[in-house]
Amino acid sequence: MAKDRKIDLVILGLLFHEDLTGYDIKKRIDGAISFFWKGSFGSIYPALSDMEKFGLVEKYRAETNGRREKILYHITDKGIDALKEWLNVEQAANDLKYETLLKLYFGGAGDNDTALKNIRYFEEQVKRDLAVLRIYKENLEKVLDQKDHVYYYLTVTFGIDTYEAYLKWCDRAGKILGGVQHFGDGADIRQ
Amino acid sequence: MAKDRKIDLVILGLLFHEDLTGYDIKKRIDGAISFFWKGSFGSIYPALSDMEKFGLVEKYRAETNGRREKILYHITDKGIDALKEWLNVEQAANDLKYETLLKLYFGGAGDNDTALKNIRYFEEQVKRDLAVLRIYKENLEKVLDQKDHVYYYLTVTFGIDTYEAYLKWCDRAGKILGGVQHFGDGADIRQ
DNA sequence: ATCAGCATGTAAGGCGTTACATGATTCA
DNA sequence: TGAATCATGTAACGCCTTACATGCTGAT
Repeated sequence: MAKDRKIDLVILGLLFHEDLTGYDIKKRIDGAISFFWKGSFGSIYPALSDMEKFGLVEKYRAETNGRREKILYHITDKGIDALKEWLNVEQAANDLKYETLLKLYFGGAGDNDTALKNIRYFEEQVKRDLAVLRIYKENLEKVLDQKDHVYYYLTVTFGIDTYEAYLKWCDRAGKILGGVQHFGDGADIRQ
Repeated sequence: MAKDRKIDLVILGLLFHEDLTGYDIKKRIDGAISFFWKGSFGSIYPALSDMEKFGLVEKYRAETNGRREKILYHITDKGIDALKEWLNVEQAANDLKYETLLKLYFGGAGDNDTALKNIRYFEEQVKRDLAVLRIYKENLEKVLDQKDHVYYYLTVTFGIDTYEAYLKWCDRAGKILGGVQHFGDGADIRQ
């Protein structure tokens, strides 16, 4: 398996539960996973191909009842071992790139309204995403008796908790920047 | 300027305030910015070189009082325009890769203790980072009368607010997964 | 004397995205 | 009939990291 290609682990994790096509994998990634990891066809298909060569997955053609042929992938024992080995490594790269914060940090190069506008835009995005996450949460709460669903539930609540924190921050940030604009000088914004 | 190379904007943002060497830029990025953006020498030096060709920055040699020569970069008017143009684009790519959540999502492939251990490792990291952010915050509160410091302050409070949300989540997640004895001591989330 | 930090770069290579290319099926 | 979705890939290219290469300066 490629040394640092995390998409491999995403695929193995998904295949651990069921056999899937490359297209299916893309759809799964675009669901709840997309809040903390992304993947494109251009990375999925080559990864599947490489992993087959390494013996981590096996491919087979689905029964075609007159329909178009699909290529399904199945995780091998070696693939399961690789997945578990990864889970057992404590080290995890949480790599965050917030362009919104970058723009805010350098906000002094523009005017106050621009910074406010960028926060509002971020806030709208977060609200939309939060609504989706809440629907995921509601659906998962109905099926929490199944073991894996607890893990899914926890990732969704992570998203909800952090997004709610984002919204509170947006509110306060908006007031602080609004205040600066209103009162001109450095009003005391200490908490 | 390269189409999607965000390091260019980080550099322009930093140069907007003062002339810096490539080495200085790296140090700045490794400070408060590193919580939401990263950069290596291998990306900084080529970016400076390219931007000079495009006329966004100008380089000059610092006065050498017998010391080793430094190459300082200065932002041009064209560079300032590029920076402002970027600030005025609402669209911002917030690209998050949480390997911790990926491991948790696929936790069903391992055992419960592994998932708990991974959350605990994440928690320790967050606590360390949070301590650093709180120091930044305290220092910024002393100098909030300067315009730019409000922007720095807001990015730091963003980090603190979300990290505090992370810790609360870690606590609840630990309890749900059954690690009460390990997580019961309570995260430090004083406000 | 040696080690950490200052300082500037290059090279190799990996990872990933976007766009392209193709074609079947399903539904309005 | 046309659009959306299903389905599988390849190609070009860009961004970035890691490691390498080099050498000075200041402190202990």
